[in-house]
Amino acid sequence: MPGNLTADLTLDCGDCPIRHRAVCARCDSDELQSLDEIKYYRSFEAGQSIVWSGDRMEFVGSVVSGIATLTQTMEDGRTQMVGLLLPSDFVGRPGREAAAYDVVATTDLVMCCFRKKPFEEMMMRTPHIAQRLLEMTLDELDAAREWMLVLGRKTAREKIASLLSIIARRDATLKLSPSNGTMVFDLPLTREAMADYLGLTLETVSRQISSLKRDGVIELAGKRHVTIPDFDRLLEEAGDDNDGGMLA
Amino acid sequence: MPGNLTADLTLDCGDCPIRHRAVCARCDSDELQSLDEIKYYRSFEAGQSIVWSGDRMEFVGSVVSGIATLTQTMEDGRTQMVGLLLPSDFVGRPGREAAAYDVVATTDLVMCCFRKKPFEEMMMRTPHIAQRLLEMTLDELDAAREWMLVLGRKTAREKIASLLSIIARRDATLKLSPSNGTMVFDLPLTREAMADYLGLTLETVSRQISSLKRDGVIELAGKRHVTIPDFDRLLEEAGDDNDGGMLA
DNA sequence: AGATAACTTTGACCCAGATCAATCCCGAGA
DNA sequence: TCTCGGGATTGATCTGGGTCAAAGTTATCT
Repeated sequence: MPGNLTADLTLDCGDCPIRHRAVCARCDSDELQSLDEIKYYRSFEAGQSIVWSGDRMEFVGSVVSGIATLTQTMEDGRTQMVGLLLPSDFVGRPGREAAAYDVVATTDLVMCCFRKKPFEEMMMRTPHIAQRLLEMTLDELDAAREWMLVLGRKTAREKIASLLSIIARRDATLKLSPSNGTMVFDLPLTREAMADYLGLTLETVSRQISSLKRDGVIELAGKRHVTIPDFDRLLEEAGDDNDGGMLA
Repeated sequence: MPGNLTADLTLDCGDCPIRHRAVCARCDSDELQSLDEIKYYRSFEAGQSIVWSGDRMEFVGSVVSGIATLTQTMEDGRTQMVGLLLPSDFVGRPGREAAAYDVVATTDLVMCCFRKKPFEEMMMRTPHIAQRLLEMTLDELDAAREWMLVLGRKTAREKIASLLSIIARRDATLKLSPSNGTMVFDLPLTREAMADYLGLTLETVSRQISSLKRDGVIELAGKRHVTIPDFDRLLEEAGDDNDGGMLA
């Protein structure tokens, strides 16, 4: 099992191309084995819904590639994104019957799924997996609460900067970022999706991105390819001033 | 152990005046015993800080009486409340060293505390306690995400109605509500605290409360004593239209 | 009872972000 | 290459909620 910076949070899972952050590294090979037996892959196309809020959810699993979002919708159509799922993120609630949110693939997506029942049984038999899931859920709770501050108190410009810093930070964890300090990545979200995450309209998102670009905080090539010349500057714009360490 | 509607989520704990929702009812008396050995009570005055964000937190526990809040603050003083802790709510993170938020008693408060280390050890020995904590944390995560919708997409009036419905619902679970359908309770928060929870200013909170009162959605006796003549009406105003089932 | 201070309400005005409405851009397909 | 269509941008205008300011209300303390 090759070590890396998240080694203690992850588990190589058979021939799975990603390391599941869901499950802890102390798992021995028997547990690995039983994980392998209940797992399968599913692919989704960009825009495809994975589950609807209220649906029975028969699996849990990790995102292998692509991006998915968790959203809530009011009767009149107002929507709020409540989570962004990037590769290695865990999806689903052991112990819950129904999905609480709409889960949608925003890009082409591959998931590594575990059938829920057997996964739950394994969790019962393997106390430190429940403990690891508790830890992960606490992380998600922190991320959600951090996001409450963004939604409740930050300006549109700060909101955009916060979102960019999260994506940049997260992206940098996956692909190593160029060493001169600049960060480069592709925005995985449309302006509309960003607006739904930030509690804004897509027009405001567009205007603020233009403004950040004008001010040299970010550079844009095409609509999606972003360069951050100075990450600390971005954090300042986000009102975080050092950490900004949210993220699901 | 007297049964009540939350029996399967709670545990009578020695001479403790509340039932801890933290720990599951399947605990046998040995576990009860070990809980008793590591527990102690602490009182806090209204306005007193319980822990500051970043401080070492040496206990976990339940609120016995009174109200506490979790808040985050930006350098420039903007604050966002991210959690409201009512009697029987659990406080603290097994497995976490430092507090992530400021925890403040907004009324006089009594907590039943367990020293963190021994509690964590008991959690290790008792798998279904970790599972129960996971379940609770998932509930909190749902509540936080529900609140993201409130913060990101609801109008000021809807925000106030949402908060009132949460408090009313929660209060009704504790003291049984009068059977004619009206609900009566005392607001446990100042206008400013409500504003911090809702991402508003205290002036806007005051105006919207006056407006809801003018429209007969709520009745006020003094500044704090609230009567809800028609709870469904309140839920409509909150934009929830049936459920509104958030809450920490 | 009177006084002080903390909380609340209400008013007047302003502005960040929403809304409505054109374009504009760029990638996919013929 | 042209054309089509779904983002994305930009402009003009409007408005919900913020800001600043002045009373009004309790509650507590002496």
